Amino acid sequence: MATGRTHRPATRSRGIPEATVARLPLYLRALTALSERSVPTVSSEELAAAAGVNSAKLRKDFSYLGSYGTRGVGYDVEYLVYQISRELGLTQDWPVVIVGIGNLGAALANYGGFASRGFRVAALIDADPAMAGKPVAGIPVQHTDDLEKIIDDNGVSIGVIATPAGAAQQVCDRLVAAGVTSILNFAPTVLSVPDGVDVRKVDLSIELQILAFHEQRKAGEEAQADGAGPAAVTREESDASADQGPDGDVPAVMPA
Amino acid sequence: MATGRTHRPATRSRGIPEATVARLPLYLRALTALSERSVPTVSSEELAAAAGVNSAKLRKDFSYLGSYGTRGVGYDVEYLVYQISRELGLTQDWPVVIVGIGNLGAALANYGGFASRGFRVAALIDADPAMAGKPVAGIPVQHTDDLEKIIDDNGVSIGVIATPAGAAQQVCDRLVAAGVTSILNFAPTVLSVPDGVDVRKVDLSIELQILAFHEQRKAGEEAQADGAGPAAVTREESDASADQGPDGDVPAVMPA
DNA sequence: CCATCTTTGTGCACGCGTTCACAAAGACAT
DNA sequence: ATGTCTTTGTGAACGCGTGCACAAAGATGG
Repeated sequence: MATGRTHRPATRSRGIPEATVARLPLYLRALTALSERSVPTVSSEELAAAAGVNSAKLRKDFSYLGSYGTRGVGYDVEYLVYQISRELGLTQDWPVVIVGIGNLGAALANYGGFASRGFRVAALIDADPAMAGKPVAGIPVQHTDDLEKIIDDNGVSIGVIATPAGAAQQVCDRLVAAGVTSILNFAPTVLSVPDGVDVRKVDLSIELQILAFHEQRKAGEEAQADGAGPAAVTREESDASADQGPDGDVPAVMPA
Repeated sequence: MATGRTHRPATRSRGIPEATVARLPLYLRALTALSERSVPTVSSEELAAAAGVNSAKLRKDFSYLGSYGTRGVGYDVEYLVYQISRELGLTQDWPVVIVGIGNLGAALANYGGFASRGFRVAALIDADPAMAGKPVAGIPVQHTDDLEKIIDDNGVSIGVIATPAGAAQQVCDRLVAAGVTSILNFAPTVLSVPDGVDVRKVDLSIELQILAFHEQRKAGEEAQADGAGPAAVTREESDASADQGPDGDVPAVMPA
């Protein structure tokens, strides 16, 4: 019953690498902040620092969008904000439905970052009849029975699943059947979807486990390399996997 | 995949590639489900399907941990659960603090997936004096003033930041100064940390923007291939497909 | 107009991650 | 024991992503 030989390049976004796409929102956020401070232009070096990436990487990322910079000067902030927004499709309205209004679903509904980026919570859906009609974040919760109609009436193409793991696949199937082609999944389950549907998942448990792994490793190295000369603790960008080569010395862990 | 993960040197942590570490929790979840159904052994093909990955990749991942399989038979489920748990450091207790008890922080505090994986919410911290003492998920919220003492008293090394963006860096600095070396950041900000500190970020806004990009692209291609297209350019996007993965857990996580 | 200085855009090399394909290893039947 | 069958473990090829290093482009000043 294996899935057929689904041949696909895995990653190929018609010119723009997936890794670049994933960073565009980061640049956009930094640029928006600059825009609010009325900064007219910014160099790749400055913007890269604000976004926490390498400047060469940033320039290469922008090169996929076109040549929007001016040599010797930098990038026009407003123009870049517009170009990235357009590229990401944020210049249009994206109605979104959230399915599963528990603690998490409610938190998502209350999230303010939606509207600011063109995302609009079109509806909240829950399987609990007792929730029906009850307003969450000013939006009345609707029952799962009406899922298909809600999707259709609002022209929703992006769905957020915040249900328990057991219900996720079923909800996913209904969303897809109703026309949703992009899903953000918060349930700790691997979703099975047909080709043409994008799924991104966010899983707290997994994130913590990854941190635990590194934490354990750090603890082990520290105990082993007790006495080695710690290197100077330099201020770096975010996410420092912070480890040296195998035979390299172990970096200092932290101040006591 | 949706984990906000800033690519880094990605140096192999003593043999195990970062990409493999990120998948171990996925395997563990699938294996736990099998274990609960009292399945004794599983082949790489079956397990890979359950985890939504390629079987060759799974075998290579396991090969980094050692040779735990039996040719012609497969892997012993219980043994593998133990080995992966140990490798991830889940056999020990990880006290965690959550800073910022708003909608999201509360949702995280209520998340049931903590204890089941060795993570224990040691304390909830918020800057609002009005929150102090108020119980959330059965745990009384404490004030930010006591952050350092809380970290120290509980031996906390993993911190979760669920504050507004503006407060995140400050909270982060205090956590790190107090001894925290792993941070899960839900605030939409680039955190600056010293070497030796791991930061993983989860950002709903970014995830949605990435989905919007693909959604827009799909819509565009569809419109173009609608009619006079010489070659019916079909999209080749989407993710792996697999099925099942009941965990009974409720999702958690989101941006702020 | 020319020289100099700044910053972009990118060719190139390198390393990680993925996947294929197959030999080796073990189970199982005869 | 021997042969067959299943499944692991991995060598090798390939592609993507990253970052260096530099030439080209444009601004700026004399």
